[in-house]
Amino acid sequence: MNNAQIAETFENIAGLLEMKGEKVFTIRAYQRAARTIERLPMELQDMLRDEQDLRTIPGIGKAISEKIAEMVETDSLRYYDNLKTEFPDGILEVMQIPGLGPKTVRRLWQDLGVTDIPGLQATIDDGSLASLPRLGKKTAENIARQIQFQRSQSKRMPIARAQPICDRLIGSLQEQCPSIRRIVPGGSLRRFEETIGDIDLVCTADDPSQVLNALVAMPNVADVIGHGDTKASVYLTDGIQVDLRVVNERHFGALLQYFSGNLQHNILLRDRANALNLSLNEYGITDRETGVIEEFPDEETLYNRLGLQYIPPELRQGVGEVKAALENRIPRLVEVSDIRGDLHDHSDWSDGRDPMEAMVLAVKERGLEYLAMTDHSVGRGIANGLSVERLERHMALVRQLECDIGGIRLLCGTEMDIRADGSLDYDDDVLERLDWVIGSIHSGMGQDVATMTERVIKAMRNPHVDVIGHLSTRLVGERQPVEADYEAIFRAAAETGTALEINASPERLDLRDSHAARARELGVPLAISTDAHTIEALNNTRFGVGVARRAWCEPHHILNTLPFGSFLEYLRLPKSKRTEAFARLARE
DNA sequence: GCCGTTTTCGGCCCGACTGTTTTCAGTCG
Repeated sequence: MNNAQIAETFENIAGLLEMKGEKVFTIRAYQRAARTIERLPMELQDMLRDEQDLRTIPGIGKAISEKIAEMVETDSLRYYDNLKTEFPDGILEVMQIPGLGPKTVRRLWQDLGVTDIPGLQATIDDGSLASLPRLGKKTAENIARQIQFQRSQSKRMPIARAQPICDRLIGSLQEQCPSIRRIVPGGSLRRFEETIGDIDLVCTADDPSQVLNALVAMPNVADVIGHGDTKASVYLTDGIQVDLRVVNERHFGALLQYFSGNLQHNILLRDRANALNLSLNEYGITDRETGVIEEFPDEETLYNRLGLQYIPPELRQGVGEVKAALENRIPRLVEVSDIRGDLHDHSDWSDGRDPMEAMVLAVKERGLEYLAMTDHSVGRGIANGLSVERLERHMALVRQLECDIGGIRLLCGTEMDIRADGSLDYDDDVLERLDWVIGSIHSGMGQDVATMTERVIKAMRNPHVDVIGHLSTRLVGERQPVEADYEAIFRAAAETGTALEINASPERLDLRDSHAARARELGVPLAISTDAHTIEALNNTRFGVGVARRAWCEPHHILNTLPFGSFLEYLRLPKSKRTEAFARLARE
C-alpha cells in the first residue's frame, strides 16, 4: 500500500470518527498524520522494509505506526473495516459538501435516512430537511446550491493557474477601491504550494466595507458564501473560492501571518505563545496576565516577539520549522537574485517559439551571466529534435552568438532523450563535444519501478550526462509522476556526480519540494532551470526558486548560483569528483 | 492519538460568519 492510499485511509477514519463524536484531538491526530504522510519524500513501505522507526516522523506515534504496519503487511486495516460497518457507504461524500459538517450529517442520516448525495437532494426537494430543528429553508437552499457547485467545481488547481487569477483580482480591487493600503495573497499561494485550494487575500484599508462590497459585486462572482464586516468569501464563475480579509493597517503583521498558515504551523505558533503565557490571534499578541494587546505592523517583529527567527512563508509547513526557528536554525534560503544562469532553454530550432538570438538577448536583459541552449535531441521527432548534423550547426550558432552579442556566456547543450532501455539518443563522441547535457525521459513513462529506476541510473552512469531533467515527468494536476525508487536514484546521483534539475515550469515543478529536500540532504547539486520554450517563460525562475525554498535550499545547494568561472571549473572535473567539488565551490 | 527546557499525564489555537435563534451551535479556515 502506498503513501497516498494510507493517507486517504487516515483521512477517512478521521471523517468517520467525527461523525461518531469521538474526541476532537483524536480526530485531529489522524488528520495530521494523513497530511504528513501525503507529503513524505519516501514511501512508508520502503521505510518499514529498511526497519526504520516510523515514530520519528512528527505526528506518528504508537497507534498510528502500528496501523501503518498492518496496512503495508496485509493491504487492509481491521480497525478501519470495523469502523466502516457502523456507517453507510456514501456518507463521507455527503460530508464533503461545504456547510455540512459531522453533526448535521449524522442527524440527516439518523433522522431522515440520508446515506448519499441523491438521498440528500431528495430531503431538500420534499422539504423534510428544512423541517429539522435548527435547520430551515435558507439552509436547504444553500445545501442545494452546494450540490450543484460540487458537480461543476474543480479540485485544487495548479499554482500556474491560480497565480494569474490572483494577480488580476488584486489589480481589479485596487482599481476600484482607493481606500486600499495594502493587498497581498496569503495562504497556499504565498507558501508556493504546487496546488492551490482557494485564493486568500489579505488587505488593509481605511474603509473595509468598500473593499468587501467590491469583491462580492464583481462580475465574475458566481456566488457569495459569506459577507461580514471584516471578511467575505465568494465563488468565482470558474469554481474558484476567494477569501478576503480586511483589517486596520496596524494589525497587518498579525493578520498576514494568520492568513498565510498553514494550519499546523499556526497551531505550533500558538502553542509557542501559550508557553510564554501569551495568546496569539489575527489582531496581535495578548498578554494573558495583563490583557494588554501588542500589535505588529509586520510579521518579522511578531515572530521575534515569540522568541523565534523569522520563518519565510515557504517553510511554514508545520513540520519542524518552529523548532528550528527557536534554535536559530532557519537558513538564508536561495532567492531569485542568487540565480546566475539558466541551464535549460529551447529555441525554434526544436519546439521553442522564439529564435535563439531572441532568447539569448532576453536572458541577458534579465541580468543572467550564462545560458545553456538545450534544444531537443533527434529522438524527439515530434519536437523537431536535432539530428547530429543539425546539432553541429546549432553549436556553431551558439558560439557565433556568444561572440556577436557579448556580455553573456553561452553553453552548447542538449536536452537528450533517455530511451526506454536506458540508452541515449546521441553517441558518446557527440556528447563529449557538448558543454552541458541534460538527460530526460519523454516516453515509456508507464514502466515498472525496477525498469524505470534502472533506466535512469544507467543514464546517470554515462560520463557525459551532467544533469537529469524533470525527473518524475509529472504535470501538476494532469499527469502522475513515473513510478521509480527515487531514494535509489538520489543516491546514484550523488555517487555518479550527476546533478538533478528543479524544473521551474509551473506545470511541472519537478523535482517536487520533498524530493528536492531529500536530494539536497544527500549532497546532490540541484539546478533550477526554466525549461523555457518562449521568452515569457524565462520569468518562471521564481516558481523553481519557490520549490527550492520549500526544500530548505540555500544558495550553496544550487548549481546555477555559481559564478560562471566556478561553474566551468565544476564542468571540467570528471563526474566522479563533482559532488565533492561542488560542496567546496559553492561555499567559496 | 500525540507529546514533553513545565509534564510519561494532562494538556491540545482562535475567531468570523450564518442561520436559527432570541443566546448560540455548527462550520470553516
